[in-house]
Amino acid sequence: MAAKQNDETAEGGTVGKALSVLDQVAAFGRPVRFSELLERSPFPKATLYRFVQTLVGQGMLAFDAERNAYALGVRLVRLAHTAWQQSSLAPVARPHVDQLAALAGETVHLAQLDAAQVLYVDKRNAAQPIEMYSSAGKVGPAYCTGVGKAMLAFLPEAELAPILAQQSFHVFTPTTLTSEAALRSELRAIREAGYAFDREEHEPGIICVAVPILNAGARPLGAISVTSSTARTSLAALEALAPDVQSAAETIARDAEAWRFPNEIKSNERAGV
Amino acid sequence: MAAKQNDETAEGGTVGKALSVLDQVAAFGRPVRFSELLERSPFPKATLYRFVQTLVGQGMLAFDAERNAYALGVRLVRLAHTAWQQSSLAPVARPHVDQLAALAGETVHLAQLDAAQVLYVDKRNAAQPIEMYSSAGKVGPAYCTGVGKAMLAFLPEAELAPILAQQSFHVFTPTTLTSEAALRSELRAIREAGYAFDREEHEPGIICVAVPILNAGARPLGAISVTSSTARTSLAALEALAPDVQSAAETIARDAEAWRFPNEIKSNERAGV
DNA sequence: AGTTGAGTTCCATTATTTGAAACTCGGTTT
DNA sequence: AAACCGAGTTTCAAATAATGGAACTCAACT
Repeated sequence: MAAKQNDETAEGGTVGKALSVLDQVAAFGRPVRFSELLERSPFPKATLYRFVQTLVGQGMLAFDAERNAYALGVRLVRLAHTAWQQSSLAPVARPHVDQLAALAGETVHLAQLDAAQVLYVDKRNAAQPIEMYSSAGKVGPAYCTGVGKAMLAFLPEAELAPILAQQSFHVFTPTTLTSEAALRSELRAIREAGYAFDREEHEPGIICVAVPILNAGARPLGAISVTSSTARTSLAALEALAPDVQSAAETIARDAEAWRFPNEIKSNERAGV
Repeated sequence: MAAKQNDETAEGGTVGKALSVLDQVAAFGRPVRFSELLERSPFPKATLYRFVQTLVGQGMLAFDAERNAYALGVRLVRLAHTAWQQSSLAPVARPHVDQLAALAGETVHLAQLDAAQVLYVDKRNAAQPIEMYSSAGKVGPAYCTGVGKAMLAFLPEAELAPILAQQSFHVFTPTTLTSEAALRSELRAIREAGYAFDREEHEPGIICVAVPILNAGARPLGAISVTSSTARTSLAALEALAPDVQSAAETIARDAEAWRFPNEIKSNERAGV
């Protein structure tokens, strides 16, 4: 129950600074030269240099000698494989995601909340062979996506408030919600209905129904959605799928609970309230 | 061309030590208690504690309060998404992997070398909807897999030697190569033929043909393979597919080269001034 | 030969990390 | 009820690692 709040999310520690370099490299999205990194870095040359050396030595960055540029290292891919398996719903949810995709004949997304953003952890496109890693790992805004709103709607106020404060409310389309107040009233409606829509709020022409995946304590673990386009279908037609999405979400939640205990703290269960 | 060799792969730096904790958590493959970590850790309690705190603060580890256990954090999934895109062949290779899978009607693997191991970065199963993340990120031994041997065969001696020294030569099946000498002679044959077989060397009943993906300088960037089982086909039948695998590998190599330059150091007129 | 700039190393200073020990806080034992 | 226990947390002086200004290397240009 430690009420411990480590605010210094990135300060003070050498480790944090080094990791921030990783983010920087990631931000470029391509192999990057030392000097390019240096320009945008708060660190002096020698310091940045040592960080980069360390990270390369650690396999977190890869140095391409031909181009002499740095890219994210494969150790990350390896770690992420484990991370994805152990701290995401995806492995548990897969069969249900498959089933829902087949049933709906539309794209299905599985997402979780990462800080104030939506992190897509799986995706299934009924039509064509998948394209997974390309979307697993992607992040999106929470305030204007179906899955994002579905999760926010079921978050306790104490956690919701700081997250809402971090939303950009950038206007992507005419229907994007542009204020915390508007979003809050939308969340109320979602809580009531049990499912959320994306009414072309993020991308024009793209609509979806999303349902939160709630654990036994009604805490949102993630969300699942069926996405389509206005060209192919309507919100009303998607709404008809809501019960299917909900039943998928419930099954996933059940499986997720079941999954937690087998390979778990086998020793005594503390009184745990 | 810095001849710099940072041998101290994990020593001395705080960053390295902290990252080693990440690996430890990953090794458990499940959420882990502080005390479990401590038992197997070379660090004293207070030190480990601070590492874990730092990593949680950084989003590299996630703390599950209910279970009070630590798991790998989602920041890794995010970073890995970028890593996969920017430092793996997978995005470039995808269409060709698809095509080869369809043509062969068998499972296709795309792998790269990560230190002395094989890292699978993509997989396509012609028959049924894929199961990708489950394999992207997986690692395997280099000395007894088709893709591994295909890559090793085209590595310059200077790089090959240290890698061979790190192979375990663990005996998985009766056909597993069990010595560096045996492997070296196999590699010679592969270099000559241009493709490698896996003759049930890693798993009984599993066979494959693999071809390295070579860049302009004949350096192996990765390898691609068609895998099947002895129940379904034979090595001879797989060998017949070798030309197709080779042409896929060549196309991928060509695309990879082309890909490198577009979104690259566009300001190479820096000298021009 | 001379200049430039990316990349690398040096090293005295400074700040962080270290870890033994003490403490906290539920729960358990006597 | 008091004492105990052990997982988890905090403290603080000593030890260690990080810092960054400046000097250096080396190749490509002028």
